[in-house]
Amino acid sequence: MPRTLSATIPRGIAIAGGKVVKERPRLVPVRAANGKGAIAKGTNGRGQAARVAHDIHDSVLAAVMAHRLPPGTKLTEASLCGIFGVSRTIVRMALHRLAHEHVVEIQPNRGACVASPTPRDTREIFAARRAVEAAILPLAIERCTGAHLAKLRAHIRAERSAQRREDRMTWIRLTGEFHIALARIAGNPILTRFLTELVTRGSLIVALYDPLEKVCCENGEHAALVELIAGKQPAKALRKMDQHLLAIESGLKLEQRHDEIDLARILARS
Amino acid sequence: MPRTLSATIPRGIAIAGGKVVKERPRLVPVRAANGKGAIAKGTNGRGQAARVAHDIHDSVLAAVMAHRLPPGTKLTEASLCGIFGVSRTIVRMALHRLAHEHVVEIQPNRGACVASPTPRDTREIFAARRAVEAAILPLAIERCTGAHLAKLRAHIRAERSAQRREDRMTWIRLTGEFHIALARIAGNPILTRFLTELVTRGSLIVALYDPLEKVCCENGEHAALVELIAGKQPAKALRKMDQHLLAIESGLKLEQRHDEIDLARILARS
DNA sequence: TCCCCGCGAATTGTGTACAAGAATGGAGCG
DNA sequence: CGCTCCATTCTTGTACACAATTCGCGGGGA
Repeated sequence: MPRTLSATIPRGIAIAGGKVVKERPRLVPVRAANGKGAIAKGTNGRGQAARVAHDIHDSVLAAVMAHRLPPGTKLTEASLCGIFGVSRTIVRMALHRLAHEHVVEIQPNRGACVASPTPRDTREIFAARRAVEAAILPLAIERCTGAHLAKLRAHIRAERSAQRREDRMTWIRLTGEFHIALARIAGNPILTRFLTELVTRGSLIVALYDPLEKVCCENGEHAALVELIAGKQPAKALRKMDQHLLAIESGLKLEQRHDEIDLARILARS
Repeated sequence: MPRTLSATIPRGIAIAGGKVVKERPRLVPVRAANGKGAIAKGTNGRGQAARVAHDIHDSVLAAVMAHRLPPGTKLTEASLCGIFGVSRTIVRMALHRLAHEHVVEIQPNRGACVASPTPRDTREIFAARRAVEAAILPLAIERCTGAHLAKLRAHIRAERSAQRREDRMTWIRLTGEFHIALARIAGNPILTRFLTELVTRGSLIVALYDPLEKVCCENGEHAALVELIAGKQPAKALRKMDQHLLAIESGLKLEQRHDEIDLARILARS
């Protein structure tokens, strides 16, 4: 029940001690944290940090989409500094960017948490998503080539494989990325960006309100959608997509949050 | 032909000397810039700056929407610091936020400029906008009350008034805000945010590619739309809206940019 | 005359110091 | 035993120092 940031975020980076922070008394100067004494090896020492900011952003995003970082998790600046070996300046940039995308919430003087969408947010997010997906689908059908179809089918095979392997994190990530792949085919980067935000927030919603995480993508709905796209049937595809999204939304238990359920159980038992 | 930031941004704030910067040798410490020696008068000295960051963001946004800041204008950190009396930290936050909304472009080591949408961007922005407006309109019709209608009609009167007064800046701002007002009525903050970004960028496009700035909103199209909304006719309203947006887009001269035209004339004359 | 190089100035990038606000824990009181 | 208040500590907010990069310009060479 990770309510605070643990070692789940970085992919290849291990936290120094093993546990987490708490060892270092204050905040170790960045220069002493990595191997060499200087910031980097080359003459540059710039752009480097900016790239790390990008890394932090992407790592947190990936962790959120794979449900490795549950909603409400506190993201302390200092811990991210330690993990990624940069100063708070860079961490704050990444955090602010995530806040702008509504993936984390920053409360003044209180720091950043992974966002916890409310039921109201949920309705709004799904309404917006139906609108954006509806705009994307005809464009995607129009522009979809054989190569695109092959990729989509491969994607669905990967989804099924992850599902069979019971690799939950991969599967959840792939189901989200399927929709983003469609947006890419449609070829409008703006709509793609909008949808990416909505899908990411949708992942947070599933983490909060769908304890069983069955979602509904498992029923081969993605596969059916791809066949309608292959057959160039926009009207049917649109209906299918709307139905698919409504199915996901109606499968949620908005009346009680996942984390509150767990808390209630623990308290009832003791 | 303001290619660099002048005193056009802040509404009530005057630049110290009269001209612009260039006088102060380096960058005056913020603490010494205002009346007292401290940052503010009260015990707080916090949240204050955060609010200023919000101000900077809004001021630049308003200036862009009213065509007081044309595309390509350089926004130097130091000049904004001087105007708003905060440190670069705060200015950078505002600038990054504007960059995230694609209102300014930040090039590494080169600073921030007001964005200059390309013809390709233009097509994408209008395509996305048609999609978002199409999603908003039925919702707006459904939720529109008498009070909403009154406000919309008052808005249109304000538009006409500005047009008659030839108050170009106000008129341009109002035509954009009409669409945002519709989005607010629809009641989905996410779609409102998406549309706000698209309308703002649309304003940049008009500044670049519509030298005469006739746009097409002047033909009473907004008024016709409001009457269709009042009559609860979603299908007709949707058709009208699509036609309205296509008219704006097709009225643009994408083949030649406003600023380049001027440059060409100057060169031809000399 | 034109191009290229290099130097100085201006501007942005990043780390860090210090200050202000929130969280935590414990003492004192009811 | 619980509640409140205060002090300590942790965390975030903001300004600023210094580094690095880019820009502008003048001088030298072809």
